[in-house]
Amino acid sequence: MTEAQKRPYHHGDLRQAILETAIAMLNEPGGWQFTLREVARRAGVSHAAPYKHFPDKAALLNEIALIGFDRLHVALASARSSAGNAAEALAAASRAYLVFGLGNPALYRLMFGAEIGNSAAVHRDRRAMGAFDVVMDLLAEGQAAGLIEKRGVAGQAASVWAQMHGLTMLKLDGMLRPERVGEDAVEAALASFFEGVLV
Amino acid sequence: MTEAQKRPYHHGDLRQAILETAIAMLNEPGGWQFTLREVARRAGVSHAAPYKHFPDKAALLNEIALIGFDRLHVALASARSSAGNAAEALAAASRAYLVFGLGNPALYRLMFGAEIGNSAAVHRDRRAMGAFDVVMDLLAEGQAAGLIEKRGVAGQAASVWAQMHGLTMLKLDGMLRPERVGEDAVEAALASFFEGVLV
DNA sequence: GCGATAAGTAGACAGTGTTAACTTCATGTC
DNA sequence: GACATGAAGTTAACACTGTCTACTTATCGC
Repeated sequence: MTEAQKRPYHHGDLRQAILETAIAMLNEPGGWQFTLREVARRAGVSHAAPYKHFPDKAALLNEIALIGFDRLHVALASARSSAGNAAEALAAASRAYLVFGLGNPALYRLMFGAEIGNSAAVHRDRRAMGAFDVVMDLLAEGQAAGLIEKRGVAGQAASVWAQMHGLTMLKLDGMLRPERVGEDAVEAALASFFEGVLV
Repeated sequence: MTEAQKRPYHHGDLRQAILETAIAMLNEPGGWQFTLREVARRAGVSHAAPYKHFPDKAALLNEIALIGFDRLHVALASARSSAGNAAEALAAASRAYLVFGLGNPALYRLMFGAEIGNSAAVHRDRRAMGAFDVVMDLLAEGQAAGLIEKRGVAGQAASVWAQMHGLTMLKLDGMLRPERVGEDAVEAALASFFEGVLV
């Protein structure tokens, strides 16, 4: 008598179970290329049941990506609120960004994977911009306080975000090879970058 | 009498035809998620013929990614050779990088897509590092000539690469939204970044 | 209890990657 | 020219996947 046989006909919260199962499966080889059938199997339902909650696999992946953006935003907002001045907060938020990305490789890749699901819709969603807004705010604050080089905030914010995103992706992809850029490439790059940003 | 019927039994250069067909198909919706069967169909051979030249789809994608890195390297080396001093060359190479990435979205994504093919092997390949080597050289030159801020070359190179890569990916993914970062976010970010790098 | 509807099941279908047996052909040797 | 060999390509089969539809189960409101 397996668990599946003991479950009542209705799961009770299948949508949530599918999300959690899929998020967990992201960390297995193949990442987001898990099959919907395996998600259903593990959630203890028939292979077509997920279609009751998500119109297709892309929709499931989109929702997971947005959950990822929510979490990234929370991580940055949290780092910000426990830091000192704007420059310190920016540094803390940057580290939080890297910690999040490097600590959740598969989720991070899904969030930024352009050919995954309907990424255009994801990237238009307000939830995808929360983390970036934190960066924008900190830069504006830091400039006003004379702690950060005075440059166009928009361009500077894009540059900061590009730096975080680029470092995360290059590190995750194994392209920052120790024999070329040393053992602590991310830290060294961050230090180098902020030498050009902080006053 | 179709072209397929007029072709001799042996294609003559099927491996190349498959590569070219697949690279062309990269630019269609779905990018690298094209089917091997469609590649074969367009190349005018049976669906299983590609297996004579590539053990599986991943191997084909890997080879295409490496071709992409070759091209990126050529673009940077070319920009470098027609620029002036090291600082100018770095700026030119950076623009060449962005032009390449933004001009070949699907190829660029394949090059850096960690869950595509056997990306670990691709990223260990010497061919994946040619462009980065150009950046390293230019930074060392620029620092020696007093044109670029003196910082650890390894960290600085990682930072430059992260900036280029991050900007390319964020732009390609539609995340540098004009209403947030202006119409010329890439240019503005690049200017901001280099203000912190050039003397 | 009944009707409506949401949630889940079972089966079908088309398409895909891959494999193996078979076929075609080119090349080298005698 | 005949023959053997091996590479290149074909055909058919298989397992798997995403998706759809008809059917079943169960819940809720009247």
